[in-house]
Amino acid sequence: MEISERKKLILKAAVEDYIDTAEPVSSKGLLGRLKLGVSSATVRNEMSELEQMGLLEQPHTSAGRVPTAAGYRIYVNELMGQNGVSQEEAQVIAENLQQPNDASDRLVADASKLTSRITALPSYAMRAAPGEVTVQRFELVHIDQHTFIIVMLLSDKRVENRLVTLPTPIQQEILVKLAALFNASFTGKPESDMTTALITATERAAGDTAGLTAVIAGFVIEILMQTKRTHTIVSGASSLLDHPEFRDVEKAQRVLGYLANEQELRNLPAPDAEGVKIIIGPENIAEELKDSSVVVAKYDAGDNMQGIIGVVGPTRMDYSRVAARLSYIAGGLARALSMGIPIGLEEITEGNDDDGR
Amino acid sequence: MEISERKKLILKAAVEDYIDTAEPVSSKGLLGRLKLGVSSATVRNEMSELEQMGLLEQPHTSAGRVPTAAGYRIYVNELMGQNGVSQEEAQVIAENLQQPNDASDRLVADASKLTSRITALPSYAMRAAPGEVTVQRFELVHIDQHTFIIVMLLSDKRVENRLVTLPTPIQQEILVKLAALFNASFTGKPESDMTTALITATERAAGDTAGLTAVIAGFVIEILMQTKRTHTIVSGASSLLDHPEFRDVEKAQRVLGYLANEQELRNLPAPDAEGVKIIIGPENIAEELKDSSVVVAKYDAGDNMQGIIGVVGPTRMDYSRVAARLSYIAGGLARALSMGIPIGLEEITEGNDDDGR
DNA sequence: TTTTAGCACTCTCCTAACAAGAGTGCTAAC
DNA sequence: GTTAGCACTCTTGTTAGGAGAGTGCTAAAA
Repeated sequence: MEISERKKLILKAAVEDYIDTAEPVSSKGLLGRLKLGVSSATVRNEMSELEQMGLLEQPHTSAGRVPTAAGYRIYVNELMGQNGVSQEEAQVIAENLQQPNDASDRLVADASKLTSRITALPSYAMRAAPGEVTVQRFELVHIDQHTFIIVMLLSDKRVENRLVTLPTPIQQEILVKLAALFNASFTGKPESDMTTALITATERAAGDTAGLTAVIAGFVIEILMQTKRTHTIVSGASSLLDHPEFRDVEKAQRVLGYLANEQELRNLPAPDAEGVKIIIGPENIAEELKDSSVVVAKYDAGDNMQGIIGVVGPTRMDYSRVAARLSYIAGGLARALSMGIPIGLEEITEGNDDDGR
Repeated sequence: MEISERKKLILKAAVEDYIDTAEPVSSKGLLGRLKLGVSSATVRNEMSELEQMGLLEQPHTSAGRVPTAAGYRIYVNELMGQNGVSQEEAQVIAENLQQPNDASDRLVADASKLTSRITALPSYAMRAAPGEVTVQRFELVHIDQHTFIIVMLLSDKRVENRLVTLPTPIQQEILVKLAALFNASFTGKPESDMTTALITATERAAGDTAGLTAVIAGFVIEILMQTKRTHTIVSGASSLLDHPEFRDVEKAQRVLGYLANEQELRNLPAPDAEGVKIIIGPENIAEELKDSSVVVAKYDAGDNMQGIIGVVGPTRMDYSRVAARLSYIAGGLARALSMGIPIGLEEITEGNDDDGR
């Protein structure tokens, strides 16, 4: 069905008015926002037709009208303007994300917190399940007779470590030898390939009878397993209560309960490409989110460092604003993650790369 | 003022009834719980006196009575029984905390989650501000021409690392040299001692003109600064809404807002000794918690690894239950943190230590 | 054909009034 | 010191009525 230009204007105005006020919008109330030279009766007729088309609805007969999910969908797809990010906001985002040389997990957590703060909505972030993480490099750092550190550089550029204390004394030489052997036999192999056979073979090669090889291999496998566990972060959950649609505790509880469940969160849809995905109310598969909306962006920093960051909020949400901020933050996060450039490097790189900034 | 034995029994029964039902308790309702052979009128008289003593109060003239903060305090100090931890709960706690060789931050986070789940209350945990963290050991792991890893063993037994990528090529030999120099000049020194003078001295000793020393020193200082930032974790905030006293969104918002603020959380009192500290309603300094209670336990795993773990909930809270669980979890956490014993070590240590278990 | 003015109609929201119910406080008897 | 009995108080839920906001429809105007 075709929607006339005027209907579009009215729908747009209705959605935006509702976003601002959280109150059903009346035909008269829209007159101020619309600059059409028509009366409220005309607007009323148009709204009535928009209702028949399923884009607006009335909470009850004699109330104003409220956008339906379909109405929001058309607004999001066709009517909403591109919202930019203000100078000040860009500043805040830059300050929060451009702490270089922070551990990547912390950066993602910070980005999530920041998103929540800027959008005033609960935010979630998770690293994409890495295809298959392998070890790129091993190192064993000898500390003392009983203690050493396992350091592993993973294929997604994360560095993992464990401090190990053993009751039996360990010579530095055997650690050096073992590290070399591990680098030879385990690098590039996924956790599933680290079979007992491989471990005992390595053990034999090391001439190790005390089982040290097996112990370290155990650690390695465990660390790799842990990295598989896609870690999910939720920030600012309580900001949900600031929005009038969640004054109803039952409703808030449903959504907050959903957010507290990592398992569930992982089932949320992700944007296919670089863009931002918007899921409006009943479009959500999860029952708990049927009257909430989700806006989610993808970040991709190469080297397998990718993931999603999103917010959950009422269907009455300033989609344009939220989407713009989310996409901006996702971009900043990707940049922060991919640059390994440390503090004070400017002095060194001076004259090396000339894109300034 | 002296409280008669019977008054104590009645106060105890009243508190426990209120904890169970969340409803003001009536004189008649207590008859079932009390096995005294007296009538409701007698109980009524006693309750009236307990009210005059400020231990009970009436929401309004013709309602039952509710314990006051002072009433809870006496209950907590004198009347409440020692609550144990059930077999099954001990099992769950053990399973969740005895994943050895997990990174310590993750262990604390898991303990907080677990606490929230078991108490059905929001839980927070934080590492105590370490007196002054110093570096115990440096290592620089050469990866390729442009990349290396900084590994630092800190005085509180945490291991920190950073992956560094530089545009200028780096020889392995210079890294080895630098690591030795760093170990010589920086170990045991707090971040505040790492002055420019020290750094340039080291730089000169290394014969380093490219400023690599300064770059690494920059990282080291930043990592030490970050470790100072006592990290706070809050889990299960939304479970607050499950309790009837927080059906009032305003009230829930206040407490949740408080919990979301790391700064504030750090001002919460901590238990002096190993025990559990209970802060009841108005005893809280923070305005937002004036009608909530806090139960908090300390964990101490030696080597500067200590901190607190607590819950926040309604003043009507099963203090005995919560305190028992909290103290049990804190103990388990301390044990998990202090043992560096890895998986599968039993085979090696066999016959080495004989405390069985 | 489209727009507009006018007006009846509907529904919510607020308030007041009222009855029912729960629990106490007090008094007088045990 | 304890108890039965009863009046009193306060909450809670229900009902009724009036005000207000906004629509839907009709008939006239553009």
